[in-house]
Amino acid sequence: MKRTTIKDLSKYLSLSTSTISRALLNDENVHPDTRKRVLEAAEKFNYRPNSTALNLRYGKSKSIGFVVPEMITPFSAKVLQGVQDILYPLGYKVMILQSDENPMRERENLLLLETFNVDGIILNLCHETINEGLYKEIMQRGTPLVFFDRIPAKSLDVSRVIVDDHIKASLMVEHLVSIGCRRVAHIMGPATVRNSVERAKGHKRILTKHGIFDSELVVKTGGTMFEDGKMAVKKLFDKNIEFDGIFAFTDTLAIGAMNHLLEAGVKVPGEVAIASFSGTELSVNVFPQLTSVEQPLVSMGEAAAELVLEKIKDSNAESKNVVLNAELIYRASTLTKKSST
Amino acid sequence: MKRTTIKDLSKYLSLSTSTISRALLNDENVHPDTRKRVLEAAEKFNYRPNSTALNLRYGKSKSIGFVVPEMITPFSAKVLQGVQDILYPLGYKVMILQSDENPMRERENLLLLETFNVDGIILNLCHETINEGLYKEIMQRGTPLVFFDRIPAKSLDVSRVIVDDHIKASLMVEHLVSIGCRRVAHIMGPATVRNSVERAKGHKRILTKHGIFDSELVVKTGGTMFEDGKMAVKKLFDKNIEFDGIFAFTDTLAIGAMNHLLEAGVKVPGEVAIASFSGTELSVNVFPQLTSVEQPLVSMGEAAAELVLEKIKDSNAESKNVVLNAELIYRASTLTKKSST
DNA sequence: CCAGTTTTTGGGAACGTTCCCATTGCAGTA
DNA sequence: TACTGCAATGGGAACGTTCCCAAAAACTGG
Repeated sequence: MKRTTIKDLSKYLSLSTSTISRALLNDENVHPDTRKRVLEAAEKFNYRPNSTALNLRYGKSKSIGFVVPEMITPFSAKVLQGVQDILYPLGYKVMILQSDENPMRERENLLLLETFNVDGIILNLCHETINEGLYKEIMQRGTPLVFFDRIPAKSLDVSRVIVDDHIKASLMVEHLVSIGCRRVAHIMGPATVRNSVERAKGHKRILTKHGIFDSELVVKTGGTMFEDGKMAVKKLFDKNIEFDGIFAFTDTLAIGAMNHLLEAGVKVPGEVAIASFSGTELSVNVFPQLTSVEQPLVSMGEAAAELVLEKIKDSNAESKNVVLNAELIYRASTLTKKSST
Repeated sequence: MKRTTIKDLSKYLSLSTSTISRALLNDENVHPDTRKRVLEAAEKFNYRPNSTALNLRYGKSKSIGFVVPEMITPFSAKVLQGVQDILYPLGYKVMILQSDENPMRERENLLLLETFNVDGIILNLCHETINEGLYKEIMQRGTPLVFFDRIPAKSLDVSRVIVDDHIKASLMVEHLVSIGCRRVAHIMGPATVRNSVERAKGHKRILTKHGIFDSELVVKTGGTMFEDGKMAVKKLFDKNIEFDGIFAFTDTLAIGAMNHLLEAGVKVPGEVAIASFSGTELSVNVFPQLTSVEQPLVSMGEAAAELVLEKIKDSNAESKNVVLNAELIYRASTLTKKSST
């Protein structure tokens, strides 16, 4: 069941392929009657252009890669939605790869995308430094890279999309303090990404400001899955570290932590208030609902897509840093907390 | 920064493109020394074959489409993982499209994939009948379709991957009854997909067997998101329908329902036990953890990928129905329920 | 040393497009 | 009538491969 090609139409209509092509592309150097005949024949035989041939002709693959640490939580899915909203209407394919928070896997993914000839790559990295050399190489070979959420060091000349982690984290911790928390633990993300560090800084800064910072309150985690949140609380329990608030790197960590607290019979927010960064439906689909910094994830994807398109169009386009606004939304997990010490 | 092509190598080594190609493909009709020279040059100039050209040559796009109702919950993400595990190593690209539970959107997605020339499509449909004609057309035009989870009517000759919904649903409802539930509500999925109907049948059959079926216990929903689960419980409350157990179509519905119950101060599982179908991390990352039918989602994806590969290799390969086993896992949401009437 | 065989290499079409550069046909003008 | 100018069409290269077929080179053995 071979698909109809321009050649088929050319034979059928006794016209050259050039004319067919022109008619199909609405080139004006074609007699209206001819165009009509061509279009009718195309319709009749259900002609659709062969995108592979076009890609070869134009030297593009019309596809872009999307590399994320994981797709299990809705985070990447929401960003992806934004990316697709922009790219699909333009005829781009989007290829998704998961790195499982493993820099080696990320490396493989990037190389795979290169062999697939993608026109650009949108990337949420899983380790700030390990693959930096590779990013450079790939860009030198001509494939633009755009980062979102977790971005590489400033030294790398790439476009980035982020929210202001430090400020939003500060505001959130301030909120926890304002409702009466005096021992706000921080469940930190992987220390190998800038985000984690920024948010942790916010936490430290605010608590220090209030004279209530204690380094024991900062718990390091291996990843950002529910499990890691659970483990973090376990650690606090094991070390007998008191806490009446938790500020978590992500909603997944927060939820993992919260569930473990609830299982242990700890009241949330009565005994421990919880807040985190989010932007996904997770924050409202738990009980109690999570107070969080709502990142505009769809917009983040849209912005990243726009940036990569710019770079594809003009490989010398200058890199941009887009900082999106994120809103603090207060929900049940930080409500009805004792409002005085 | 043009990429090195075979022609470049051909010029550099004063060899014909044929010989270069042969050397690169490890064809044995090439002098070992020549091969060595070629490989070295290829290495030196970092030659990598142009996949677009290959695709054109071979008349394939080496890509397959993956169409799902949504990607917000981990369900599709897990299946996708299985799909990718099989397809990426073979050099296939996977293109993901979300239909938002909207048959029209699904239609557009399928047509888009066709224009992208995918070699095959793996599909989780969102309405059993509306697009059936389109499925047929697409297959007639030469693109194989493989369904998983939500499958079309038996009359359509396609490969399918599912679990035995009716049996597993029955077993789960039986479990709820066995722990003492007498009024087991069912939060049904969209009535337009076979799955929903099958699971609802299981629910009805078991309750009828025990003489405790009441059609009022069956709540219809518009979708399968958290919200829909919430709405379902609201409906039961509004209509003043008593219930001491819930069997939900999916974990998302169950969690939405559970959260609403908890917000209303209802004890889970003390006053209402909850169970559902799952297979994702959601079932263990809520409090209390959810008893559920754990579907082997990764395997489901792998199976679907294998099936589509079969069809790609041989367009006349006969269709297969793969039924995967799913395990019932009992967790806190159905524990410590009164064990006698 | 030559005919015959085998190994190694080269030429060029093909995949489906687009687009540059002719070529054709015809109307209008000198 | 002969020429110019323009509209409409056709020819064919190019994108980067593979692979069929032929040609050349390198071996055989008598």
